[in-house]
Amino acid sequence: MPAVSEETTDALARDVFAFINRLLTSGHRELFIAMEKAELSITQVKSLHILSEAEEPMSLGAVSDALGLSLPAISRSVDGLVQRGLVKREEDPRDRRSKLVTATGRGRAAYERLSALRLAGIRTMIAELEPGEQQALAAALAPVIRRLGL
Amino acid sequence: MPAVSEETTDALARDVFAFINRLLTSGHRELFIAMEKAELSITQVKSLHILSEAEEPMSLGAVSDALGLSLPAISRSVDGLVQRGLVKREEDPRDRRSKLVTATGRGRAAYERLSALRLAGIRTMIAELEPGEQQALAAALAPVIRRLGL
DNA sequence: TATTGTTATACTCTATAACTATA
DNA sequence: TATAGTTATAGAGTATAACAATA
Repeated sequence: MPAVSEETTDALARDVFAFINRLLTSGHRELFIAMEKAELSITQVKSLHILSEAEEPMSLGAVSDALGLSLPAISRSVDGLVQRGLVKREEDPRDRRSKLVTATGRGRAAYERLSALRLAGIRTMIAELEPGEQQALAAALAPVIRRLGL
Repeated sequence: MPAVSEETTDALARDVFAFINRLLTSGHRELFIAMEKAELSITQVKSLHILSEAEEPMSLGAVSDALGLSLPAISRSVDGLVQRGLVKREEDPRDRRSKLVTATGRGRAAYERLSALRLAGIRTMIAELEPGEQQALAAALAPVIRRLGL
C-alpha cells in the first residue's frame, strides 16, 4: 500500500547509494591519516566512540557486544587506550571478575577531533552544492532524521 | 559568498552524517554474510567492482593505484579471483612485463549480486520512510546526483 | 638501468582455545 | 560449575624488501 511506486523507491535507493559512495570516498582520507598519526586502530576509535557517548561505565563484555567483536580483541584494543590515558579501566566493586571502562577527558577529546574531521569531509562536499540544493536537501533530511530519532 | 549560512551547512552535514551512519549499519550485515559465503575479501570485491565497470582491461598497477593498495596485495587478491574464474589475467602483448586483467561474465555477475544486496539494504530503510519524506528526498537528491555526475 | 609483477618476510588485527580469578 | 577477562596461538590481509622477467 505504498503511495510511492516501487520504481521510485528503487531510483531513490540508487541515488542515495551513489551519494553515500561519493561521501565515503571523498571524506575519509584525512580521517585515516589522523588515525594513523594518533596510532589508533579502527576498533579503538569505535571503542572510544561508544565509551564517549555512554552515560555510565561499561564492562568489556558490553563493549564487545556493542561492536560485535570478540572479547580478546576488545581486551587488547582497550588495553592500548588505557596505556595512553584515553580510557580508564577499573574493577567492578560489585563483581570483581568484571572491569568497568570509561572514556577519560583526553579520550573524549581525541574522539571529538576525529569525529570533527569526518564531519569536515562531508561539509566540504556539501559546500560544493548550490545554495538551493543545500536547502532542499536540508529540508528533506531534517524530518527523516527527527522521525528516525537520529 | 554562500547564500546559506555556515550554521545551516553544519547542521546539514550533521544530518547527512547521521543518515549515512544509519544506512551503513542497517544494510551491511547481509552483504558481509554473502561475501563470507562467496569467500571474497573486501579487496576482492572492490577489485571486481572497478574491473566490472572498467571499459578496457586494466594492468595490476592500475588496479593497485585505483584502490590505494600495494601491488603485492592486489597481485594476491586478483590471483584468487583468477583461480575462481571471476577475472581473466593475460600478458599485455605490447609490454610483456605487464598483465592485463578483466572481469569475466561470472565475475560481473558475482559483483552485481553483492551490489544488489547492498542496494536492498538501503531500499529497506527508505521504504520505512513516509511517502512524502521519500518524495522530498528524491526531489532533493536527484539534481545533486545529476550535477555531481553520479 | 628502470619497471611490472611475483615471492619472501614481518606486522597488525582478529578469532578460538587455554588459562586465571572471581562468583 | 559458570562467567569475565587475559594470554597463547593460529589465520587473514597488508606492506616492505628481495627477486625475476622484460623494457
